[in-house]
Amino acid sequence: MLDAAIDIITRDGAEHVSMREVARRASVSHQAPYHYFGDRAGIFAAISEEGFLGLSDALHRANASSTHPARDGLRAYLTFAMSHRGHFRVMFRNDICGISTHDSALLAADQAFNALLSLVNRVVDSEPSEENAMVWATTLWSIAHGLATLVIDGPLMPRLAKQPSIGDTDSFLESVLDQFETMVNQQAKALFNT
Amino acid sequence: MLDAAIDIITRDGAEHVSMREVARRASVSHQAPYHYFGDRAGIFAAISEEGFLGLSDALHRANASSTHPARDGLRAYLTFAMSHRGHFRVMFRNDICGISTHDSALLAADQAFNALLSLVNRVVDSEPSEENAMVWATTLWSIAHGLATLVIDGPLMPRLAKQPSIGDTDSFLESVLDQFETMVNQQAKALFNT
DNA sequence: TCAAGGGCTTGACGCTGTCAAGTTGTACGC
DNA sequence: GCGTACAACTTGACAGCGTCAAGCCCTTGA
Repeated sequence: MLDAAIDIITRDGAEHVSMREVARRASVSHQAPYHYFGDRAGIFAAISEEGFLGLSDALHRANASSTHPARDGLRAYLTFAMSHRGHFRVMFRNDICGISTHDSALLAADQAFNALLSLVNRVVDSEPSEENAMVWATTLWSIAHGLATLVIDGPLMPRLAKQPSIGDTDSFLESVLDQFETMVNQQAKALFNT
Repeated sequence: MLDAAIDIITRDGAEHVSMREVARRASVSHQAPYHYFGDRAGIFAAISEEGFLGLSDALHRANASSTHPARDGLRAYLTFAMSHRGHFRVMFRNDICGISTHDSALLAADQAFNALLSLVNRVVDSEPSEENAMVWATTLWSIAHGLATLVIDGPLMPRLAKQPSIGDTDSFLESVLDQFETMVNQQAKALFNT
């Protein structure tokens, strides 16, 4: 059932998910999904949980293995969003998944946020104050999230396609990541020197 | 009718907009909205158009009046999103508003993007190549858009509220803007020196 | 005077989420 | 071996939804 729902979201968007269509694809009655998910929001919460666990994993991997934590973290976020578009489209939509009422999804989101905080520690290469860590987390998160949402659902890709001077989308995105990495590292260094 | 729809979106989210509820609030029959908007996506397209015109205005104002184009542009974007939450929630949702099939909305989006490009020119203080301009536009756009979406619908605000060390949300967001401004200007200067 | 069309209306269709009330099958204490 | 309990569904109904179809007024222009 989850796979069916994710498939629909990936192809058509979250609005097109219906309990009955999910049931139909799983070859069960129209009420079977209620047994597992409670209601429509429950499906989205379950997908959201899966998504945050995946994102958390991706960030941890980038953080653990990399000598370029900022860049690889950003890239991991973007790659996750592009390859798990269905999950990503739901994870940050509090309005439809009502994540705040689903404890396990909330826990998964916490886990992902903690992964982000570890990344912050690597990037600034010190132990910032709690407030500074939060500013940095918001900084990195905004950058990654903004780019990802613009790429996935926003008007960025069509606009790139219309621009003849932009040949390859992937290498364009790499240039953007390049710029972000330089900016972030410069700022982190400046912080260290004060 | 538009006001009614925007009101619903602001309060409950775009999924809760129904043709019939919009009609009810406007005290007309359930088919009246079809006359003006064609279908449900038409309502969202109209809201989207309004939104992009407003955003375009806000960016132009920030660009024209400011000695800190990067910061004021970012702030204008964030402020617009927060004070026009209903519009903002729809504008970047190609899935529900089908903007690509509504010419006037598309035009408004172009206008907003052009405002962003002017801002880029101010920030880098030169005439970059078309590809560089696009990289910079994507950079600024991602930052602003990421922060705005995280603040409006994402899990950022609840997370800030839980953190006792963060007293005032507004001043926290100002710190984040501060950091972004420094990063962007540093990077722009570095570009100029090479 | 009359046709054209904008601005609606009522009516119907199939689809939706959800409540309510069964129906199976299986596991477990007695 | 039997009864209870509970999970895993099922069928049936309901109101509300988006949308197609058709009709009704009122203004405008010829």
